[in-house]
Amino acid sequence: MKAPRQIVEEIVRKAVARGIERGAFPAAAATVGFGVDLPKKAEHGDLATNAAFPLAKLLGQNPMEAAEKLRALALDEAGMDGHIESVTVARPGFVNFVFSEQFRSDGLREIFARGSGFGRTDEGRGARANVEFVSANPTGPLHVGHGRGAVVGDVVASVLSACGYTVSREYYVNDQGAQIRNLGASLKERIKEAAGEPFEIPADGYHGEYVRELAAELVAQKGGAAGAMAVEELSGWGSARLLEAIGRDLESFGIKFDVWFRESELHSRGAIKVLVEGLKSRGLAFDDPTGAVMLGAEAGREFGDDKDRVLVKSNGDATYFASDVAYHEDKLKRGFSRLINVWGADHHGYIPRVRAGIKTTGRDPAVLDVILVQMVNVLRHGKPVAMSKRSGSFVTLREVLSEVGRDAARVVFCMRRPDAQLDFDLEIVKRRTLDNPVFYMQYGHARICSILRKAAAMGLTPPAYDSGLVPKLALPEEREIIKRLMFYPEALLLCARTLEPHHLVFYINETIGEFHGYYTKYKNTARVISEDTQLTAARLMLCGAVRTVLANAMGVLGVEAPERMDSMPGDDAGEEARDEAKEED
RNA sequence: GCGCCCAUAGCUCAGUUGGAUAGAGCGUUGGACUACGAAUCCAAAGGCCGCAAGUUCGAAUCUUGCUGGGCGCGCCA
Repeated sequence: MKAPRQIVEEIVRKAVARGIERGAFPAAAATVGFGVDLPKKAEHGDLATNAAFPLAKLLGQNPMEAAEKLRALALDEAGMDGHIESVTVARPGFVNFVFSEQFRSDGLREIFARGSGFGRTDEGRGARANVEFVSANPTGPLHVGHGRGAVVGDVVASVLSACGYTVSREYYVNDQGAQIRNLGASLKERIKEAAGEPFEIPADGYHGEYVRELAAELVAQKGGAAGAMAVEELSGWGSARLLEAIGRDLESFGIKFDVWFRESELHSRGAIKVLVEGLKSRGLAFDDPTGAVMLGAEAGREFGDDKDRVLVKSNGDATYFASDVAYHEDKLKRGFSRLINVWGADHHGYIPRVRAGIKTTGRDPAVLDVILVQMVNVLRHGKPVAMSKRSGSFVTLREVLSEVGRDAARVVFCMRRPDAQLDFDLEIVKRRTLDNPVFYMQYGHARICSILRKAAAMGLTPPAYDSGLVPKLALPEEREIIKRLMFYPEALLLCARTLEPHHLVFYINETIGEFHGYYTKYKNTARVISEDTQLTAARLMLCGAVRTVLANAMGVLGVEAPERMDSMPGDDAGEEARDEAKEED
């Protein structure tokens, strides 16, 4: 079945074409742009088009006249389609469409027929998309900011997958370079400390407590031999340990990468050398008097970057920029036609450079989309939680996960536009309000499951599609809910097109909200399970459909859709005391 | 100084390609459980969509300027 909006779009387009044929509209009407929108008010129908406004302009008539012509033509087309019940005109010139029972029937049939596959589309036509996210340096544990990027990347990947892309989740590991050396040097000092020797963490080193713990672990393992290890060796050992920890954190967050791509691989393969030499031979890069190799400013000019950029430092090390260009080239060589990177918003100035870099390798920079994720403010009772009381102290992802749980954290991290700052109040997220939509949606799903359980216990047949039952779903709320379910695929497509997962969270909340309202309104007058077996079967069918869509959508978010919720969070008295204690620092 | 992002209800935020009387949650006030889950629902109050021009049948949405916030402009990542 076609998407609801598509149904109306096609009817309008055909109506316009027919109108041209019959001389009602000028030929230019064929190319007129129009919208199909969800009206805000129920009396304006299910979907509306503004097509009469541009048509009126072409005709030199007022919009109401053009709308009337369009209505008559659209009515004929709608009659052939069968999914539209009525077409009306409303001032100042909107043409409003109301869906038919057949629309609802076909929709429900599709939900039951496709089950967990309902909502998937083939917009991507199997195109290969690479979603690179997190990619934090293995020099420390993940913090909340990484957590947000992790969820946004993971959900975008799931959304694209549901929209027909072949998706690969990738983590780029900067396992080489100055930062890794700094880690090794810091570790070296902590080992001295553990041995009771004088020590000094380098100024640009890592001061966090975790380095001390790593040192202790190494000393416990190797004893005195730890002190003899070279910085390079310590760098390798430490970053490997930290990368394992990062992997564990992500896994407990429900995130699994297909590829862990190591920067060192690019070096050992000689890819960076080849890249730099190639750029030099084509005159795009040049040797600087100081011994560095620069990418000429011309390369970046069309992207808004007008400075020479360093590829190889005068000490001979390649910059991250050089390896990033080689890395993106590598991704494209592996056959991806879309590259999606999730970055912290503070890296936005880097985008023109990377686009320029892609261009210099002879590829189309338009294949790259960057999702900029803004920072997360961690709060408790509205007050900021200290993020850097002393150097190296921050709220780790692991801490947040253990406090609020995986599902809540996932929803909070992707419930806002990625480029908007996010306040993450640990207390609010433990509450059960719409500020914490995970409980709202999970409760809704569990509630529906509870109804279905009760029906099953009474020996009723489980929800199933039956076209003969559709007319029984005659309440306005029931029709509205079915219509809304039919918009689920479009909600996914919107997320895919904008690379913004938050639309899905809103879709879920609005859908379950509508069900909650329906449930409560009729709980004493028109319950799902009643004496009327036909009506009961029809309403169970509706519940089953809502449940399927909710479960599918929550699956894309990576959030559990529980069949029951037995425990009541937030009621535990010990919690208050612990919060008070934490506030002291 | 140059560039990017942001500004919508008391608070946190939605608002699709420009559409009809700008929405939701929280908070406030007042209501709804003898029945399938009240972790829910209903209602009220609450708005110069930062300011000012422009574009047009129509602007929260597009253009320009201004104000106020965040970020970037390293041989850092």
